Amino acid sequence: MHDVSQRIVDIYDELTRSERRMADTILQAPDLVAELSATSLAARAGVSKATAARFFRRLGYAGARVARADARRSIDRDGREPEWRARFGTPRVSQAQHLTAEVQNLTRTIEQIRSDDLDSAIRAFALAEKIWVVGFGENYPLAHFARALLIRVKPDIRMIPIGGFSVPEEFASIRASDAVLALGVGRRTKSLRSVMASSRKADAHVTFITDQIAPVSEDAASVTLRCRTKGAGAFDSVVAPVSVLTYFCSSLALRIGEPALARLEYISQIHAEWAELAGDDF
Amino acid sequence: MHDVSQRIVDIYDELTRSERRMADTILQAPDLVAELSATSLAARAGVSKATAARFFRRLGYAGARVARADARRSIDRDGREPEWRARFGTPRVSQAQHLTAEVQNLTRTIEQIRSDDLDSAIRAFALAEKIWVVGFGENYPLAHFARALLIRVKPDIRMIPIGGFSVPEEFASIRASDAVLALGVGRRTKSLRSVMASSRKADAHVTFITDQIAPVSEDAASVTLRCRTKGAGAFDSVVAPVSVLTYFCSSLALRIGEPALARLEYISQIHAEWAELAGDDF
DNA sequence: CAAGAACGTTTCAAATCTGATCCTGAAAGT
DNA sequence: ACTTTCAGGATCAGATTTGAAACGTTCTTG
Repeated sequence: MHDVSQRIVDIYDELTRSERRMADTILQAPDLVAELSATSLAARAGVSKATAARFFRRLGYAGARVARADARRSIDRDGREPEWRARFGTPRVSQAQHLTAEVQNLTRTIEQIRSDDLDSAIRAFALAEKIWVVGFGENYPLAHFARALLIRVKPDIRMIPIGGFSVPEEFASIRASDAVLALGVGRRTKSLRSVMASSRKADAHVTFITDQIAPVSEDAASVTLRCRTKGAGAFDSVVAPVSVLTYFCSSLALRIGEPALARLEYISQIHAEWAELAGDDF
Repeated sequence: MHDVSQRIVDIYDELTRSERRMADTILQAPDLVAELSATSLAARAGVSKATAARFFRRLGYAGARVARADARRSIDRDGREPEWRARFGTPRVSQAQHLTAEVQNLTRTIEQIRSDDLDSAIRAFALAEKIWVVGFGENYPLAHFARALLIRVKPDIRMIPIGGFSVPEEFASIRASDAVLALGVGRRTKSLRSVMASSRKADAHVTFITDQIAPVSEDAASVTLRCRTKGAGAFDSVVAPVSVLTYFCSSLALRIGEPALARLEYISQIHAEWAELAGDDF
């Protein structure tokens, strides 16, 4: 069966308020389930231990002990369970099912984002001298997308990694006046962690976009935006991350105001001029 | 004060389960608040009328009537569409507005896609020898994303354009047994049209993903999938295209079946092996 | 205007949720 | 062996939630 975080996400909609408090604190740091007692988890979530006990039974475990044992096992084989394996059992996903899942992802994600988190991130990005967009592996397309939006609003957006250049050399020029957009949806790599750590060490602002399952290393990021990515089909969905990025960049543009507007118009004008020429692939 | 959706988002965490059911159904179609009665909204959400009444009072309205009146006013105000220039006047697009817009995009898009269109595209892609993913300019991130999904399912996925290579030379090897995924959301370039034309001339299957505004060049593509991309903020939304791509690739994976599964597991295995080494940026 | 329908509101009892308290058992210390 | 301690489980009473039904109100229709 699934691991603890997965079980929580599965039945999240059905949880009561106190149970949701439990669920949230656990999703923030799933590893704690293995370390802490159910009692202290309850304290952490601000609910009674009775609720905690019930909660674990609600997740389908025989009791809190069993849950903890399972959590430990999940951590041991940290190599993640291939969930898509199970999804191949189902014959087909209907368009309706897909739509429902996506809407849920969006709704849950955006509802749960704290606007003051977003505000502080936007402030940092608006003032930043340079912006670094970081996305390894499967996050690379997301990074590309984010950069495409940001470059319309601010002039100096750099991508990591980029075209075979060595990361540390590129990254050496990061300053405290910079802001970093770190993308860690799905498989998170050591390089991402390294870049984020270096960024913090350089006192740069770090906004981290990730999924609900990711453990939160307290001060790894200045702001963490969690997205729900449960897909109905064979793959997880990045719709929520994409949407959050869009909203973020859009808000950033509005926040910056006139300079961003001027920039957008300038770009539009260049497009118009070039359109008269033969090649227009840009 | 805020509009209905905004109020819901504001207190979402505090809602009880039934109230959340109400909240979810409303957030998925906020316009209905103005049209439908509180009673039918309750029915739609699967809760009692009493709950619906309480819910609106919970949102800060004097009663359901008042809420409905407010919803009507919100829609009237929303009627005139702000151009992206005008959007800079507004203080900020609320999370609720953004969410509403995104959900609308998704719903409209996916509902409207004909499943036999999709099926024929999937069939072509399943049988294709090589697959070409084409995305110029702002569609490049989308192309990257599509390729990332497809490469998990089939072995020979090629991207156009790629890293400074000349397009015609690369594209010369297209065959009738190939399939092309053409991405034309937003600004469409001449190069895209050229590539699509060449593809058709080579008798390859062409699936074209674009937005609603695109002109319908009848036989430019074998299958055309239209996405709604109207954004609430400064930028258009690619959530719908991303979602369609995800659904398409997911269905493709399920359609291919065992070989795709084997491939996915092989990839997962390689990931696991490499994870033990230092650098894991792939 | 009267009758009726649809709707929203209120009431109330049942269902559910939740925390305080108590109980059991295991582990560690004496 | 006895005590202590701590975690989990069970119980129960109080609080909250919830739907059914009764009750007004508004609107339509004849």
